[in-house]
Amino acid sequence: MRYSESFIKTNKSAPKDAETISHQLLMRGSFIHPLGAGFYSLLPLGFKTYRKIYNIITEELNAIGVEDMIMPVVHPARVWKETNRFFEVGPELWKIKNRANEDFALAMTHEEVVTDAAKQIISSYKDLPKLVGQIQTKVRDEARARGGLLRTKEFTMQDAYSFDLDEKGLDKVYQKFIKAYNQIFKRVGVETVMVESSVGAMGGLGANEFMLLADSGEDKIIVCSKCKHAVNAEVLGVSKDDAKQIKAGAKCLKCKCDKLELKRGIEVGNIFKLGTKYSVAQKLIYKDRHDQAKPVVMGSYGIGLERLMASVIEASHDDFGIIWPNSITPYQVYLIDINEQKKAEQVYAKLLKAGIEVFYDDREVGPGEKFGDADLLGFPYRVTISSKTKGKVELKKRTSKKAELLTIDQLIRRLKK
RNA sequence: CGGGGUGUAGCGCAGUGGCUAGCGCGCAUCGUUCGGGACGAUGAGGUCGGAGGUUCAAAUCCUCUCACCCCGACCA
Repeated sequence: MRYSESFIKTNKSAPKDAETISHQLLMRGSFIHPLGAGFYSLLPLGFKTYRKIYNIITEELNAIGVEDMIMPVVHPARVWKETNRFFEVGPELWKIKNRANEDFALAMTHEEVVTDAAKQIISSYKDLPKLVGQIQTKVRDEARARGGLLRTKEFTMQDAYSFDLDEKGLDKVYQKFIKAYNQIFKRVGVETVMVESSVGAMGGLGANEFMLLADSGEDKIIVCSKCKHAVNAEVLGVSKDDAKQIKAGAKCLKCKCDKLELKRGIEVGNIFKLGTKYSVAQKLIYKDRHDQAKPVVMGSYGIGLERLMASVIEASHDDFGIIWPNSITPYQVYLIDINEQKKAEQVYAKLLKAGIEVFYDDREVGPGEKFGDADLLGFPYRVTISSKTKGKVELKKRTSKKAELLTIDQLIRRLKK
C-alpha cells in the first residue's frame, strides 16, 4: 500500500481527551475513529491488525477442535427469558423493541443462542462432546466506556462454547482452552497471567481470566509472590478503607501464605465452567446409554479482539509510537525514500512481488516526517533508500537504533525469514 | 448512576461584556529545501456544542439541554 493512497492521516498530537496510551497512539496513527462514546470504527490500519488477531485466534481454536459458526446480534427476548437473564442481568443488556412492540436483546453474549441451536443438534450421548465458536459482535450498554478500545459498548468477541456429557469432559476441554488461550496470547505478543475470577452473571462452577499486567488496567488482581497463584481481587477482596490495600488477614488460596501483592491488569480473556445452568434452563438434554435424560454440561470461552489489540499497544510502545509484534503488525515494512523515488518504486515493486507486506511512504515530504510516522505506526521494519544507501537499502528494526545496509536480495531474504 | 472536568477551524489551544474571534500544527498554491516532523511568501477554513434569557451590545453573564473525557460504583 502507498501512503498517498491509504485512508490515513497521522497527527502529531492526540485528542486531549485520550488519556490511555493505546487510545492516544491508535488515534494519532489513524487506526481508529471514534463515532461516539464506546463506538469505534476500525480504519484500514486498525482493521489489518484486527484481521491478523482474528486469524491467529481462529487457527489456535481450530487446532483444539473448535468448529466455526456465526450467530445473530439481535436476539428475540424469548431465549433470554428462558434463562431469566432478560431480567437478571441489568441495564448492560441492551433491550430493544421491534415495530410490533416485541422485546429483543442485543447480543451481550451468546450462551442462550448457542444453547438454543444446540438443541437442534444434541439429543444423545452419541452427539457429545461438541465444540463450536464464532467471532462476532457483542453489544453491551456499559455504564462507562473508557480507554479507547479497552472498554467499548460494541466490540468483537471470539466466543466458543463446549458441550460435554459430564464435568469430567468439561474439565478436559477447559484445560485445552487454557493451553490454546496461552498460545494465542503468546503469538499475539502479550504476556498474560491466568487468575481465578468470580463467575458473575454467567453463573456456573468456576471461571478464570487471562490478565495482561498493566497500570492502565481496570482490574485489580492479587498475586502470591511465593507460589505465583493469582486471583482477581473480587475473589479475595480489598479493604474497604483503602482500595489499594489487600484485606487484612487475606491468605493465598493455594499455598496459604500471606505474601500477596496487588497489581493491575487488563482482562483479555475469560473462560467459564458453566455447568448445567443454561442446559437446564433451556432444556438442552441428552439421553445417556441407560435412557436417562441429563442436562448437557457446558463451558464458554471468550476473547475481546479490539481490547486485545489495545492491550498489545499498552504493553508494547515507546515515546515515539507503537511497537507492533511481527505477528499482528498491519505491515511488515515501512518503506521510505529520501529523494530517491525511482529507486524506491523499484524496491516497492520487488517487495510486493516477494509477497512482503510493505507500506510505502511515497509522499513528497521531508525525511523527518516520514521517520516520525514510521515510528508512530510501529511496523517492525523500516527500509530507507537515499543517496547515502548507494544502490543498497537500509534496514532498521523498530526496536533497534542501529541500521544496516543490505542489497535488495539480502533484504528480501531477511524479511522472508 | 454518583463526583469532577471539557466543548472556540481537522488537531492542540488563547480569548471573562464592546467593534471584521486569534495563535501553533495541519490543509491549498508557489519557491527554496531534504537522514528525524526545514524555511519563506500567499491563501482557504469558524452559525464560538445547541436552545432560551439578561443587555444598547454575549464566545464571555444566567437557565436549560446535548456531547465527550476522567475518578468511582457496575462489569458478562
